[in-house]
Amino acid sequence: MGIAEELKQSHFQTEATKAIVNVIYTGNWIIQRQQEMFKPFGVTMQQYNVLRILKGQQGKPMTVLAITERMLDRMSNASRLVDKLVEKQLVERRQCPNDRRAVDIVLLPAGLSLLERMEGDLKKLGQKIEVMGNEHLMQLNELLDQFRTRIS
Amino acid sequence: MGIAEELKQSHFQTEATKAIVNVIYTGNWIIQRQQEMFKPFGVTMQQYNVLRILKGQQGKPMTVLAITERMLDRMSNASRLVDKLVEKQLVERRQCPNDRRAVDIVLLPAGLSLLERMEGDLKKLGQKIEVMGNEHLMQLNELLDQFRTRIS
DNA sequence: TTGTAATTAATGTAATTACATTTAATTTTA
DNA sequence: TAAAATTAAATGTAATTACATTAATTACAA
Repeated sequence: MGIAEELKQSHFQTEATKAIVNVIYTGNWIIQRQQEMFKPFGVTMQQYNVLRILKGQQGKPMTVLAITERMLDRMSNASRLVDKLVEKQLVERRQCPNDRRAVDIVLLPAGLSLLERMEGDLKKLGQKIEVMGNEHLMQLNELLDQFRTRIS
Repeated sequence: MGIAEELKQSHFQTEATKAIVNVIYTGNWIIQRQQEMFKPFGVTMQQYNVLRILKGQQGKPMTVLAITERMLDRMSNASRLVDKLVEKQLVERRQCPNDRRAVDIVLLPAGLSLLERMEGDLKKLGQKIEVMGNEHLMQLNELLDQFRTRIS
């Protein structure tokens, strides 16, 4: 279904405004699919993202600031996300040796194992989109990058 | 800047996962630009959207449910958004004549005039993207529609 | 050195969101 | 018709987000 029918809107003034609305709507849309998927695992999407970022470091600790720079949504306070993950014993806070202002966060084995358990479901989601074909996906990525570049 | 550099990530497993991340990131990204733009006018993006939906009805009232169906983010409780807009005297609640459960919402002249004052800034945002070219924008819209269709 | 600025993370808070429940009215159906 | 089911909107609440501020440490400049 096209974005116009989805929003029961007859038309858009320009293709550009349609694109803006479409990007926002599709973003919200996929976020909600992901949230649903994450729910049974007891983590929110933001919390999952912090875990995934930490996994990307292959066991090396990261400061809260470094995590923030890699987050999809930078407004959502890495410090408090880490709180939640510490509560769930998925990560650990450590004193950063070379800078006492900073705090190192490390992924615990429980966190890694949770990520692995989630991987299956996430792969399924990815596979559904792969049907679009690699060429189309590359085009989409290219156009989204352009979209941001034009505005900033 | 491509999505990988933006997130300081060296690579993505597949083009599909990259696309998922890119859609979410670009959605958040444009939302933040819009929020900034809306701030001087004293309304949030969600509140603005309700106003815009009402304007689309050309003066005709709409029930809260009808508004919800057209919202970009359906989770954000049209009832409370309307509360805020009533407080700001931009819209009015009315008893719906044919169904006393429903509540009609009408755009007040103050609401319409606010929309008109915002239009200039929004047009500027649209124009920046128009530089991409209509063909590319149509492609982007087409690909985003496909993206949603594949998953649902 | 010493005072000032900048950086890092945490915290306070008001507003918003997510989700469940409630209330009132309408529709269905037995 | 009367009872049950459904629908529309509002409300309660816990969690999250947005935004500002604070506290501690480090960097820098006079």
